[in-house]
Amino acid sequence: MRTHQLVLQWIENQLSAGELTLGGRLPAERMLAEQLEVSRTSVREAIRILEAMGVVRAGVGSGKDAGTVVIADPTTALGSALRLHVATSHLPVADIVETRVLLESWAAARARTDSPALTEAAALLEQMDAAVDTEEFLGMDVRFHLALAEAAGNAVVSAMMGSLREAIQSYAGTFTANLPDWDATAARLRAEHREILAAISHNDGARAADLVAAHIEGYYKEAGLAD
Amino acid sequence: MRTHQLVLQWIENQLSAGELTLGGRLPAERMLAEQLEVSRTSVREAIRILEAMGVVRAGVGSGKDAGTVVIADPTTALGSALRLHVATSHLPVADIVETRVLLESWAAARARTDSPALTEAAALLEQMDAAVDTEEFLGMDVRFHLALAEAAGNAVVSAMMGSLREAIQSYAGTFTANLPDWDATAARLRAEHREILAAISHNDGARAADLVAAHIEGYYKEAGLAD
DNA sequence: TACTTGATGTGGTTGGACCACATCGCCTAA
DNA sequence: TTAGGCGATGTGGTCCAACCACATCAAGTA
Repeated sequence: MRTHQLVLQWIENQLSAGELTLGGRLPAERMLAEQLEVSRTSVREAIRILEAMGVVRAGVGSGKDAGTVVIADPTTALGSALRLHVATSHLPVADIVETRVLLESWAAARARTDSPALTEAAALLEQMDAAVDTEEFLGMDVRFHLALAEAAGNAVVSAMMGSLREAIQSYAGTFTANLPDWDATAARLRAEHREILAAISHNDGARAADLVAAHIEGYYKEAGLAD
Repeated sequence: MRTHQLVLQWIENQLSAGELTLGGRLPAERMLAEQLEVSRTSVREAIRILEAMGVVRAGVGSGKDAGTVVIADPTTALGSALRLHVATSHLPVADIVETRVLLESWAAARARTDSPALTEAAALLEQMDAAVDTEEFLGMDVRFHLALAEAAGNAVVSAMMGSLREAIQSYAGTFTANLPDWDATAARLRAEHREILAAISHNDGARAADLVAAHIEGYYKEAGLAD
């Protein structure tokens, strides 16, 4: 067992036991090192991993944002992992897209009408009508789809959805560049978003799922993603 | 930009550019530090993260297993991340199980009959008949379900499946302890496995998906998982 | 030829030092 | 008394130099 893993295990135990909770603070690196009788380097390596996993956030200085505090951001962890493995060509982009369709259509079929996330999605729809900048539109599109996923009420699916999106975000520019007519595409996307929301509102989960699948697959097909 | 992130970025670029490929070796830590004009500490922090992400494996000594080599193990990365967030109570176990049902039934519906993974699954079925030890049975059960997922031919889904399994592995003992009659349960699981494989062989994807969903949900329900 | 033994190179770990930063509280001057 | 400044304190961020354990390889030796 390497030293930093010992530190990792100690922290994970603290989390499991509820002695470290969301928003809580880890002991200062120097204190933790002394307490566990390891070097500060090893403590830092463990914290670096937890940071990459979206479990903690390290901040310098004093007071409010200082110290190493516990957060809960599973999305970045999964996103970074997926992105790195896409970089090694071990995870095909087509598989990412396929998985996204799978998760998102499931979420659409299962979305609860009374979910606050759904209200947020509807609000985003209005904002997207006013958006003129392509990048601004895409940013809201991301949030719209994430809100849709959240409406299903499954935290794991939401996190995975977000991470899939993040993993191929660097390709977004390439995709839009391949589109023959962005304005036309944007108009179509808006219309499809409305249809999806309408289907969910009418409790027609099956139709919502089909619409979402067609929505996503249609976009990537138009953008020329080889599959 | 923190120093270790610079190192991380450099390595990720090397991966994307194909200058570092699977099985390839990173420069030695001291060399890399000198080359990028950073301290060895920062290089090590970056490598620690990549290691946690399942992108590299570090080995001491000389020769074959020595040095830091590029691997491709997305499962452990996702698994660790999920496990940690389960520890913080931010990801409910019920959501993990639900996601597993979702992914695995999709995979069953989409499994290709000619997949080598399916052959492996069939072979595991035979071995499970001979297994007497509970732990041994469970180990093969994990591999059976992973083989099923691989038969669908989507690397992302396979990785996620494996990670979900890993994230709740520590609960496996609790689940089996809750079962009233392990032998009866094991017999049922074996029979259900056979049905699932049969459905796939007959190209009845829809039935296979239903069977898988009932198989998993039935097990956790019997084991008393609150949902 | 077979075996020992040292050289070499790898990651693993440690302690100490210094920096940048943000806050808190004392002290000074108005 | 009050307002401002300014140093003390504690945080993570970075770097350096040294040493360890380990695995291999090559030279030397019996």
